[in-house]
Amino acid sequence: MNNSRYNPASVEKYWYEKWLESKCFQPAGYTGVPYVIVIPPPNITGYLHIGHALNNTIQDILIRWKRMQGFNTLWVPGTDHAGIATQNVVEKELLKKGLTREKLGREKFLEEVWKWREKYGNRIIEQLKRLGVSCDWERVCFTMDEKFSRAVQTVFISLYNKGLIYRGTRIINWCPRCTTALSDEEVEYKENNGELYYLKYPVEENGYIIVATTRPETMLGDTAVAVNPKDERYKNLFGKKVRLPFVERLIPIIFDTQVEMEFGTGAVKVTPSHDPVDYEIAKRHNLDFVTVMDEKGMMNENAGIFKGLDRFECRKKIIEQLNRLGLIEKIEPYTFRLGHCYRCDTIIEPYVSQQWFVKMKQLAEPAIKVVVDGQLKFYPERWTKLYLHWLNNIQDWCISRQIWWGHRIPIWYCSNQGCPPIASIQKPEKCSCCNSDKLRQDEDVLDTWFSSWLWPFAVFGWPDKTKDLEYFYPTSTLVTAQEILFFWVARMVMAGFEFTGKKPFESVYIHGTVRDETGRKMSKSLGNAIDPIEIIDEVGADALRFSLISLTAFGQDVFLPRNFYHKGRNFLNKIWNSFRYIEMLAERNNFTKFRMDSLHENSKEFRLPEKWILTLLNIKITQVTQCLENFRFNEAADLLYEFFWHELCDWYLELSKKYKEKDSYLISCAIPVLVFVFDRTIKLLHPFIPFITEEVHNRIKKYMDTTDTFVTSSFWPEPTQFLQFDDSLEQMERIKKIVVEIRDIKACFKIPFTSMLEASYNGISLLDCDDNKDSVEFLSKVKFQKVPRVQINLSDEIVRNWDKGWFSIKVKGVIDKKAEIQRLMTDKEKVTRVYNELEKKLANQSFLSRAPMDVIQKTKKLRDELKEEIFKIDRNIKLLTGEGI
RNA sequence: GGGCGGUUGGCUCAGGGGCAAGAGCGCCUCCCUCACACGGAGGAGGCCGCAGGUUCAAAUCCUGCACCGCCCA
Repeated sequence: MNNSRYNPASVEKYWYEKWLESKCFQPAGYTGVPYVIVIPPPNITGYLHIGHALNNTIQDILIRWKRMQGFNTLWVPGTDHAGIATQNVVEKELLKKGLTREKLGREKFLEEVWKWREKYGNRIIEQLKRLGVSCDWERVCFTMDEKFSRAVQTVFISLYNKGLIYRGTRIINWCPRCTTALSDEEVEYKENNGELYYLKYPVEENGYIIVATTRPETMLGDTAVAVNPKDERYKNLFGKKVRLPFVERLIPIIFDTQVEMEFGTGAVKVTPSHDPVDYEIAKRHNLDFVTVMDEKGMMNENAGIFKGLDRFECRKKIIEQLNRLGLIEKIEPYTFRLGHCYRCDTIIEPYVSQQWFVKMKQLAEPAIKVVVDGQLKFYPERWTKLYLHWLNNIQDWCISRQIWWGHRIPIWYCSNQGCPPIASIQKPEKCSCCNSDKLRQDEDVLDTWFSSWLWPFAVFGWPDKTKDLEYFYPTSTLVTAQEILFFWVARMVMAGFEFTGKKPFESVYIHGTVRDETGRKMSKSLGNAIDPIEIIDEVGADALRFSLISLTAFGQDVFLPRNFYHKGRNFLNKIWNSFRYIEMLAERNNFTKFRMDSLHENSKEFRLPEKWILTLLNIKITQVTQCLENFRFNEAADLLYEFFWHELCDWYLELSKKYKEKDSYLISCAIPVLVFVFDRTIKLLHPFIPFITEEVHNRIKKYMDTTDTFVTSSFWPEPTQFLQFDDSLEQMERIKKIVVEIRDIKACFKIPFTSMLEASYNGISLLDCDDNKDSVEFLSKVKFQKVPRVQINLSDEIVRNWDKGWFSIKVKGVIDKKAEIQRLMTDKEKVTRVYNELEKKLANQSFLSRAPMDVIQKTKKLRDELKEEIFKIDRNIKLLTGEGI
């Protein structure tokens, strides 16, 4: 069996079960400093999509990182009952059986919904587990749980008693398909290529007035024609009336400053019951309200001969009829924005009805203040502006929904019309006013967001004063997408202050939206969605997580190419195989284990590579930690990727291959350092790729003196002072540089990298140190001999000036001198260009007087290096042209 | 109409005053070297959207413009 490929499936399954068994994801009582996240609860109807994957991976990175840092961490999971969406799904299911909710009745229908939720409501939770997220599953919460319902009702009653909730007749956004009211936030506006119809309305006595409209079918509900009082064109029509076609109603021509003179003809029809602007005009002018549609968007009895038609069907018919009557002036193509239901995409109908509202102004105040004062921060910061703008212009919130699935409004009406409504969680025994026991509950349920906004404290048992609430609330960080900033985030802040007196979280990280490679939002209906579960099946959750994080910059939208997950997959394979190598190396050398104190002791003997990789590790630990503190996840991931692959594996691990078996330095120093650096890096990687790091850590820990049982419950690395050797960085870079140069020469002469070549040198100090020379020789596959310069034979040797001396490689076969010279010339040209720029800069008096010292120093140093390089290239060319050294 | 984001190698994106401009994928050359071909070594490829300005110094800051995307009217 070939185990050179990492096989994630069994590993991921195994460790997730272990973690759960060991209760790794649960907080340790109520001591220590808590770090708490509440999940943005996904809909119970939902499937895990790539956006969830990103959102939850980020949360998991934070929580695992903080857990390793020693915080008492808690990540509360849960789901949202998603009133409209769930009701839609269940109704669709019922329809297959020929049933409707009306046929079933409210009670039976709700039973069906609960049955559905029992069956499918945990689907997304199970999918989240496959992502590897470390939620405390024993605290999983649902917005329709009995306890949660109590919180919702308590809140309603509290706001009602304070006068912050009221019932009123308003024009609201109505979805004729879902047959319910929606809040302003639940309407999505989209560009629509429609028509602008110019209709001729007969003016009483004589002539016409032409009005422009996008919705001719609503003319049946017109109760006025309005023009701007400043509009000279219509001055003479003051006090006149218009006879409305079809319904033959006489309606006044009114003057209102809100009418835009530039729109259409400057005259507009006023349909108070079907347009929010007209609604306002009508209230100012005391106009009649005529509703011409029913709750399903069908024309009603006020529509006369059009009764029973669908609103769009009616539009066609009306245009036909108007045409026949010669009442259409013209029809122009017209682009405008149309509201759509965010749940079912149906075009919204502005509709006058009685609804419940929350007065928001007062609630918004502390939510504004906390952000203005910098007590609650958004990352990236730019979202604060948007947040504040919305709160500063906040409108009352329509919270009643004419559906059945949800929290029923805890208001009771007495059969006796004169009695005031009673707010109560339980059904009151009798009316407090007339003592009647004939009480009936409000039919409506509450907006789903009216429960979600309580999420950060309701999950801890509020309104009860629980220990959880006291210890874990306020939470630490909220991680969410920009789409629900208003829906959810802003409202949670308001609810937090109103009901607990505290902000619900310290900071909000808003990540970007995942889009496909053409920039479209991913969605099932577009068919462009990438299914994360499919990717997990194929390459594992770690690969998905790592790829996703690496590709997602701080708060930036991400466009995913189809094969985006290869980056993570390949990286995991690299990790897996480097582990296999280390294990093999240890076994082959009968390596048992090392202790930290012996590492400390042996550090006096460390050679350059050990010093270098340890120093680099210290630097990376600091950098990665800093990135995480600033929510710079992709930078942290890329930093680790680069370090692990291109420093640790490409150089340090390669160097470990130079030792003979049982070499004493290998056993006392090189292997311990390799194991140490590998394991520390694995720890740093754990929040990003939890499964493979757990697997590999557990396999490698036998070579260390450790008490860790899991990485996930181990510690977050910190820089080790006694393993820091600052000089080693530059020295190692010099070794790498000469190695690359030799490899380059080999590649240019098409000499297989593995073939060992003879080489000589003089005057290169780093090669005078045996260990460094061994390293260079091993990595570039040449054998060096220190010789006096006389021995160079130009016909089969490539010579390079280097450092204060030179080296030469004996190549097999004939050297193509011309090509080699050409290469050097190109090189020289490039270097000279840069050199000249620097010279110019350094000749500039104002640069020297104004630039900071270190910049000048750096520039000078670089200039000198380039000068040296040019000099050497020149001499190398001369060597080839036979002009001697 | 207002606000926000984007425009950097063929593709997806990093970098947000001082880099000889980076990564992954793709491409070219060589290599199945006993950890890894989901790999190794080397390489080609970019006047950092356009025009001005600030600065000793601009991909990076400012102004204007163009195009793309999102949000709010």
